[in-house]
Amino acid sequence: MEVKSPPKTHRGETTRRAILNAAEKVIGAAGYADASISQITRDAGVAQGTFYIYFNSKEGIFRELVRELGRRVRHVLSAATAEAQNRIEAERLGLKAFIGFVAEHPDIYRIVQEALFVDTAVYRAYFQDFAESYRHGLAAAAEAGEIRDGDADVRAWALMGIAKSLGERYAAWDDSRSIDDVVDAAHDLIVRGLQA
Amino acid sequence: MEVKSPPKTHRGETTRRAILNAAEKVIGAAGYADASISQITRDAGVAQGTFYIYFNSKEGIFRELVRELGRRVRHVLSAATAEAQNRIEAERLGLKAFIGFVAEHPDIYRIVQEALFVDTAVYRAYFQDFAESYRHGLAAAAEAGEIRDGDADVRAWALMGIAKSLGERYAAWDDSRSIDDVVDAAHDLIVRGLQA
DNA sequence: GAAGAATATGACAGATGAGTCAGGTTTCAT
DNA sequence: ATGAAACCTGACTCATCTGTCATATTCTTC
Repeated sequence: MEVKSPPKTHRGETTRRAILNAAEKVIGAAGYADASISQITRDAGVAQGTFYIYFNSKEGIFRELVRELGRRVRHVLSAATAEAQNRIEAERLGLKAFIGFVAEHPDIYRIVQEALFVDTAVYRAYFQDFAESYRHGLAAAAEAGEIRDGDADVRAWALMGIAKSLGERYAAWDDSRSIDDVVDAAHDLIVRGLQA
Repeated sequence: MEVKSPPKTHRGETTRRAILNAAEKVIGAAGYADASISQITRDAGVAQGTFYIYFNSKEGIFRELVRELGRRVRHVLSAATAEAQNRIEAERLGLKAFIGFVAEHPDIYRIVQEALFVDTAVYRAYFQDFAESYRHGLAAAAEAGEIRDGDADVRAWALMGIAKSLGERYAAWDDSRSIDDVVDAAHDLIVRGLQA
């Protein structure tokens, strides 16, 4: 049974969700290694054995969690950049939305980072998905003359690196500086870096 | 005994080094969680008990390892940028040296990343050290008019983020692209981003 | 309301691996 | 050469925690 079949009833669906939410909370707080299935099931209000009705293993639920978090972050970013009039504006809105998201969910960034050690493939898929859509956006903007020509792939990874680093430093780690200030300073660098 | 006293004899020094080297190799390859003390001591050619003569715990040796790697990377970077005539050139040389280092020691970058989960304080200290000296360099360059004014702190973290991300993507993961190409593309972004 | 499917329980088997310790060997100063 | 300090050994203890399973409960359908 490589993958558990999904719950067949509403009750099952609810239980599965409760376990997944508890896992996010417990793993986010304690880290993957120190989080135990019994903590997760206790937090979810079910017995230990119930866990294995919905997930194959600790690794299995972790993978699921990372994929779900990816979906959530992508959703936030696409919502935030939807209204942008051009790439330069999209960069600002995206960066701000990303750092804001990390500030509100500092644990999520840790979970994704930890995926590098729990399941490298899932970790890579997470960032490759972002990179791919980022690359598309940059290539289209260069095509449209909004930014100057350049290597869209390297740019995408570089800009992702900026967002990750600033999110880690100014949101997850120490939020004493105003996010707007940080975004302004970084955006200045990015705009000049990309501008035609 | 918070910290083990250092070896008193040449023999002890040699054994301690052997264990530390083995730890780098084993933890780098298997990751912290899956690396066992017995693997490390086997690789070092000593008995399990010997490990605890020189280190207090698995966490203890890991901390030591991260600090040592930090020293090594700083050394490589300061050597690489020593000859730079200006900040812009230093950026290129530093970025190239960093990505080159990751390409040659892909495991090292993993070990440092994993420190976030094993000992957050050591992880932060590692990056704060870099950020601090980076910030100084940028502030001095702005002062000297080599680059335009801007927030040196945010810039330092942003540029570190670029280096980390590109090192991870183009050196640790997949080194099929020429490092020089990647550095060129990123440097273009950085130069324009910083230029007066 | 009865049968069968789905969901839930929690005690327990099994495996793992960090850290200890009592006793042996090597080094080195005198 | 000798004694004390330093170093080394590896079997063992002990705590931990994942994943299983026999049994019990709840839901759904007719």
